[in-house]
Amino acid sequence: MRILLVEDDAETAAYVARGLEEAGHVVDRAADGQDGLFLATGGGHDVMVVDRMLPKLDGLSMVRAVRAAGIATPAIFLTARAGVGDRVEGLEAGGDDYLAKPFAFAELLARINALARRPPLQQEQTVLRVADLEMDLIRRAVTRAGQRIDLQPREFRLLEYLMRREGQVVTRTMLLEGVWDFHFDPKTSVVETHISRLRGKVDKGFERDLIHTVRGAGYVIRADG
Amino acid sequence: MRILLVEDDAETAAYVARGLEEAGHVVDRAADGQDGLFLATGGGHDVMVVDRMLPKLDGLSMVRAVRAAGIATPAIFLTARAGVGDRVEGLEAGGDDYLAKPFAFAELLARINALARRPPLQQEQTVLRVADLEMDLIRRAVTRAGQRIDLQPREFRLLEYLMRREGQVVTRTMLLEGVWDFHFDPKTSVVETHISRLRGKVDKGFERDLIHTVRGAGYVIRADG
DNA sequence: GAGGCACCGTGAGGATCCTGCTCGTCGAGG
DNA sequence: CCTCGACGAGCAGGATCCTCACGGTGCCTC
Repeated sequence: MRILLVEDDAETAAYVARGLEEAGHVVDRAADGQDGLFLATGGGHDVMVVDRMLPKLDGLSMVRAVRAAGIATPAIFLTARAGVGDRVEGLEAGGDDYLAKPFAFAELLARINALARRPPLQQEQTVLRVADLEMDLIRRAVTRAGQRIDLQPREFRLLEYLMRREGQVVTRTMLLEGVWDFHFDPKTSVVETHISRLRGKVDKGFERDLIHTVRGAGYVIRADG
Repeated sequence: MRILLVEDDAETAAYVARGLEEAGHVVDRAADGQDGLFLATGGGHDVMVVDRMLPKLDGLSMVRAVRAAGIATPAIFLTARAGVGDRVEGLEAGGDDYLAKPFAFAELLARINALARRPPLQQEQTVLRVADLEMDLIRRAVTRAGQRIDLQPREFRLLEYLMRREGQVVTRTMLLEGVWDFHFDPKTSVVETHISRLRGKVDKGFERDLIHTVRGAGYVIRADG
């Protein structure tokens, strides 16, 4: 695993880097926020571990900038303080986890593994693929088995949402938030309706269905039966 | 995870409750501060989500009272206003986090998880395993010997409950509480019925049974014979 | 600005699936 | 051998989901 470590204190940095390397990871290091940002935007890291107090550009701003650049690499903050306010700030800036110094190295490792293990939101990808179904995000085109499928905007967003989470059950609530931007229950069958329409275009007439409903939970898109 | 939701607006409450349930949590609801306080002091919740504006007893006072009663359950406030002053007040009253309406449901979930972060051991466990039986909690998928097994919601919860207590005898009463939310004896064989169905899917056709009956006591899931 | 069209949300009706209950049978333990 | 608990098949009520037709809205064209 490739890890970006941004930490100004040389001693801490050496300690953490060594531990991570012993655990079999590749570690890139930066001593301030600016370098960190530069390396992070280069991409290719599975996780970044970022000190909050950094010269030139503090950790919070750095992660914000990285996110703004469209990089989704999970981030863990290291910090001296870990009050509620700090945590919230960190989460809002796009951080994924939080660790107060001093910390047990084992805990850092555990969190890194936890973050890296989670569903790789096929980010930065211009083509999503599930079985013989393809979605080209740039051309806004969808094909199944090479055959073109015309989708309405909402249908497109819905399918995209599903495909980005292949194999994962997606709840109605997640869909309402992610596809409709509803933050309340519309109490109608919007979701069902659109799933139905989507099925009509994506699954109907093909050998095996890709969109499956999980009763009481939501929907999944999945290649196998 | 067991969550206490205290919210007077029926619509919001329904929406949040549903979302949480979809995410696999058990939700207790209260419509005003008084009921909320009552339920909270009963204990047993991992997190409480509390509206600030509530009939009878506002959210702030409620959490203060809960804390005074010696209950440490983490609290998240929901609020229309979220100025700095309000935040400080909330934190001082013993709240742990703050969320301004309207909020993204995903955020609420993230914060709940962050707050409830239990002792690091069972944290982030997304795959349960007993012998060659695997349950992926995120994908809501179960496999045995690599072969997919489809489970109904209730069956899923039942199996999850058993697997989380591998090797431990689970009584009928525990199951009724933990899986069915029954706090009384239905005097029927619901449990037996579902165990039977579960066996049909999980054990039938495989070399060795995993689910064992302990006569007069309950059931265990266990790898060895 | 009128007319037409595409897209989307609504709601009803019906199909499907889940689940808890009953009941006859089985088998272990006393 | 008797009793009690456990098992599993079958059933019906109810929850959930699917589909369809309709109408509203906003955009484009003329």
